[in-house]
Amino acid sequence: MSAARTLFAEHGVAGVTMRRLAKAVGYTAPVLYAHFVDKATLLRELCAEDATHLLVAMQRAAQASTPLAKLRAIGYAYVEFALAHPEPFRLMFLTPVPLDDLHRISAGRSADDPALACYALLRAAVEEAATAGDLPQGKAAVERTTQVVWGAAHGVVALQAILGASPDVRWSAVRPTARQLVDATLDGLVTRHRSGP
Amino acid sequence: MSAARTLFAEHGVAGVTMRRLAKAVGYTAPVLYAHFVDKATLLRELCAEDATHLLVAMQRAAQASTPLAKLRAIGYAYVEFALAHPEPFRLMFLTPVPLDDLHRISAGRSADDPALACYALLRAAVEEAATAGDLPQGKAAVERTTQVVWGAAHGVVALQAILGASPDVRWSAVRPTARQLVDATLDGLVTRHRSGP
DNA sequence: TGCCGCCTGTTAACGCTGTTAGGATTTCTA
DNA sequence: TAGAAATCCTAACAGCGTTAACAGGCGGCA
Repeated sequence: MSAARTLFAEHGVAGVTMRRLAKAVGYTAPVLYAHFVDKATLLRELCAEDATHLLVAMQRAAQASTPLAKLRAIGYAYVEFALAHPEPFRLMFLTPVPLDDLHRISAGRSADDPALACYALLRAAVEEAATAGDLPQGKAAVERTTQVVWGAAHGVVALQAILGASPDVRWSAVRPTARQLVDATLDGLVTRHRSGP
Repeated sequence: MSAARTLFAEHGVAGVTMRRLAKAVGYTAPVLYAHFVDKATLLRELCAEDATHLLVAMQRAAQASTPLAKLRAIGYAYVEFALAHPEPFRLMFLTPVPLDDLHRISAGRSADDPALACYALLRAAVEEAATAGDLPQGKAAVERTTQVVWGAAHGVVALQAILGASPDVRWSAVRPTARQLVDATLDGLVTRHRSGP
């Protein structure tokens, strides 16, 4: 699996075939199917590992003092993860999953799945900020605000991951741009809530 | 090409093979290669057409009165495009382009390429808001703010397009959530600029 | 010691993909 | 009407993910 990770990081997911991966570890392709039922499941196991990394980074970020600082730190952690591990990031958040697999995945997921834990952690931080009076309260509002914040952390790094290599756009430095989106969104959410209807 | 568009919209890009597409138009696969050098170029031509649609929507949005209203309307137009044409949206903004193709694409692009025009239109709107005193001025700042706004419009719809079918997240309604991200970001950018250092 | 069965890894194959070469058939032109 | 050109199809190639069938070395057991 570590070989798979390095190969994927180097050549991209599409550029790594089962035969190539097998040769890289000194075997032939069919032996891989004794360990992983699928190429898709292999990818998903890698995703789960990487999701754990993202989770610990977000947990560390969640130790900030104030609720808003927590949210900002979590958003920054998401950005850092995307920049530090671009290929896992693509796998997790940029690759469409076939519909048939989705329910199988969801069925085989336990409650402490790292990907779900990431979302739960972010939502908890939003909820904390809501009860502190910084963001709108209520179950639906918290859920929506969670997705807005997630989208804010996601937007710039996702664009860069897909189109960042295009020479037709004068790309700014990614990290400050992505952080600016997080900052501006949080600011906007808070001020709109405080001065809102 | 219209057959290709409907097929892609129905079965997704990966689910449409050249043979299937050929059969759908009453021919066999090799005939397609007389009209399109590649499957990738066929996709790119479709992308260009769809980019034109996005461009006219953004141009219509840019007729709003105030600079900030323009920006918000453009962001909304981007969101609407993503919701109304999910498969073209995936093709344009969610599918990684192999590095080798990028320079060939960039070389074959004229200055009035619709995709570039979309970016230019957004940047012009940002610049207008900057000269109006709503956003930071300067070439680099305008470029960065453009990408922040783009990321704000992109974030939520991109997440939804990739993970929206997952039953593990209690997804809120997409349109209001995406719009909220646009609104909050613009608000945050403006207030941070006005009360900034 | 000799044999049996399992485990491991291989080779060969299937059906699929994008893509290309070559031939047949039809249509246009002189 | 004869040749040229355009059009389309069949067949094939190389590669993909994946599976089936087979070879070889290892253990346990009489």
